[in-house]
Amino acid sequence: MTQFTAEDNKGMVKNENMIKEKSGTTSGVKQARAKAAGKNKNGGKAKAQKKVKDVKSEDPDSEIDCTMRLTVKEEPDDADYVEGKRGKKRKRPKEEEEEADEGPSRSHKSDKKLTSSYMDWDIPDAAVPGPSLLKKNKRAEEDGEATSEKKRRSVKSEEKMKKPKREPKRESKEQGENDKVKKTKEEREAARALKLKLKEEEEQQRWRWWEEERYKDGIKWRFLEHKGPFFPPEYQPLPADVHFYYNGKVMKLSPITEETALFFAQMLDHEYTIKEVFRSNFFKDWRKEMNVEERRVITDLNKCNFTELHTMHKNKVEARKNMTKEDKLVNKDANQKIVDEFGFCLLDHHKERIGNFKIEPPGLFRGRGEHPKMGMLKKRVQPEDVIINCSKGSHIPQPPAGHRWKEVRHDNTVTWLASWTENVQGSVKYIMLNANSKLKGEKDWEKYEVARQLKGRVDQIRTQYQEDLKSKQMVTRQRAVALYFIDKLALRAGNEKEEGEGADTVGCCSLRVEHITLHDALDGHACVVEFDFLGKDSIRYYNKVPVSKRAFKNLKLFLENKQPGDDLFDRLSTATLNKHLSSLMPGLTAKVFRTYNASITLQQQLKELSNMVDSAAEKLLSYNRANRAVAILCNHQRAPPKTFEQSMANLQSKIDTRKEQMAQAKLELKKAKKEAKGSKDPKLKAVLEKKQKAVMRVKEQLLRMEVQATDKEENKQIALGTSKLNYLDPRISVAWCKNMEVPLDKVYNKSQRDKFAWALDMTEKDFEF
DNA sequence: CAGGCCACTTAGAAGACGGTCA
DNA sequence: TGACCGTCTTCTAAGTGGCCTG
Repeated sequence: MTQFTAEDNKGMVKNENMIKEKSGTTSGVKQARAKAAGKNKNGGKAKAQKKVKDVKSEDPDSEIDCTMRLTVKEEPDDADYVEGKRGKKRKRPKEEEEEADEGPSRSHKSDKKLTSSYMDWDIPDAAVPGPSLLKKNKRAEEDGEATSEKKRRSVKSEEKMKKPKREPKRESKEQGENDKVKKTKEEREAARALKLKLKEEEEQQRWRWWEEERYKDGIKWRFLEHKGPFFPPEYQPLPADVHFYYNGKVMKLSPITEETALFFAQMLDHEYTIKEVFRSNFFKDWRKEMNVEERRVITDLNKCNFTELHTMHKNKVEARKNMTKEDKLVNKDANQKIVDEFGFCLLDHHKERIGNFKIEPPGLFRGRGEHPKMGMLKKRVQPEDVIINCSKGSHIPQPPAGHRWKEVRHDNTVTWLASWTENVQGSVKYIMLNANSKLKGEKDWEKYEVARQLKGRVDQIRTQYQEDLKSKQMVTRQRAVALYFIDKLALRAGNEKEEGEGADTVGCCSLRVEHITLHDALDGHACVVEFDFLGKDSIRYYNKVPVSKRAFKNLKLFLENKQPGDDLFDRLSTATLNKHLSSLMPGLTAKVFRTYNASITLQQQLKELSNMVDSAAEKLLSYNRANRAVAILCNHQRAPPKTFEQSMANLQSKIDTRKEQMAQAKLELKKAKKEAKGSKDPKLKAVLEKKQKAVMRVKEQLLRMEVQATDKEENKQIALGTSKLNYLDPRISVAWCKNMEVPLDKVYNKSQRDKFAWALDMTEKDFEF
């Protein structure tokens, strides 16, 4: 009952009224609304959202694969304690203890040795993963007689671990250099073969964690070792010829004041810096960094002249862009070294990539939307702020020279390797593993399994909340309507937010009276609810939805005697809603509906839109359209690319050229036909064939381009990535690719394939979500 | 049971990369 | 050969939801 069809969605996109705009374009409306409302508890805040230029770290991380050394040592006393939540120690339960100790003691140090230039991984026995892998590995070591394919692979990968691993990226880079010198056919062939081989090797090295037993009792790992986070470089004071001016006069600033000034100067091109909130937040925080003298002198931001700092920054950016190839290579290598050293950890016997191993550099805070804290100084994080989490028996990461960590703990009920508290919002930041890791993958898989469970129960749940719309209890009716919205419209739960802490955004449970308008009749529909609010990231949600009479009546009731700033669901919170949901099905929360509806929509749309007889391009268009239907449902928007109009025009002109070519080719074909007719000259026949082929080729090209143009146009303001990465069960896509005979890499790029390795491996043609 | 803390997922923008075409 | 442009990767903000505490 609640699914959007492709027609619905296309309609939504096409119908101007229904287009969900970026908040920035609607600030006027929202302001007017808030003003008219008079009593908005957030006081008529402007809601414009501007795009932000970031002062970001320049280090490009690339995908790497470095070698490592495994040295299996004597059994250490790794985990006598599991440090519980909030860092409080708790004695590990008996059974865990037993499990941890279950690993067989191994002593063949030498044959486990891998080499690494940057990391010497020592894996004590406690590092040995769960029982199932243990058994598998042990068997592989002992008898090597594994028979099944899976066992074979397991043994093979064990063998592979012993060899130093090559670095695919480097390899191909070198290859690339050679190619430039002289690229013969054989060389290219060799390169391709090498690539294939590497791919195969990589596949064999992959940790097939999905074939292993899971840990119980919230245990996330048995062994964790890493090098700690990577800290951004220290501040380099300005060169002598770059000056800051106050009130027209040169002023030499102390290092920290200067650094903070530079943060501001770097952003001068940005609209942010003319916003009053941003400026005043910045100035307030900047003054806190100043020494007494500076604070005495610098009292007005408007008298500050950052021009030279700004210019210096721009020059630097330009210079970086114009670096020579050699310099770029040197840079790249340096970055690669950092990734090699800090970018990986060892988790239960396996090398895993870390997602964000770099400490966030200092800068000015940029919230999204009308964030009250924009412009505040995000301070430099010191090692003394950082908590390290790793195994007791591991090499504890060394803090930078002259520093110490805030704390080193050994909590294997969490997945983070390091954390610190950020000063602007006071929230904790974590260093965690990459999406392709076991820890993330297992959770992801679990998420989709819960959503699939919902599939079996959703009819019953829907029936119930329809019933609940009639309940005598206000709480129940509110819960039912909220659930109806969450299910039908894929709204987020809408946790309560602290006022003034962030931009004024809402989700379902936190909707306010001002966010909906009821229409008894609109556009030929009865009982239409018009939604207009800012959701996560201050993205506007605008939609007009016909709802059931009963829901409509309830909404009217909820609005009675309320003012615009009041909560629509005043008796409801996400906690009570989720409590109710988990009583209906274990693991069920509001968010599961989003996952479920997204995935089921994809599956239905794919069924509906794709045909086996279509061309590859058409199949892909269908896939993208199905993906798009989901993105629209979930309101995943993006700013239209800056180059959109231009590239669209380019594509159109290409299409026009092809059309001309097509006409020409057809003409020539006609001529060739004429000439070949009645003649037995094989030459003429060959010409005819050639012309026929030419027409076919141009026709195909034209079709491909036209399809591409359609896809592009439809995708102008819609972001497909978020749903693909977070909401769509990858097994649906894998099965579709298999059924449609579409290569998987048309749908998932390399890192997506890595992330979804579990799904790629286990999905058969007949998979049903 | 509210409120805060904590851990983890979800999100769009910006920046880096790399293939293509004139 | 280098500009252009689309794609991929990185970055980090902003959500969700569980658990603990008082």
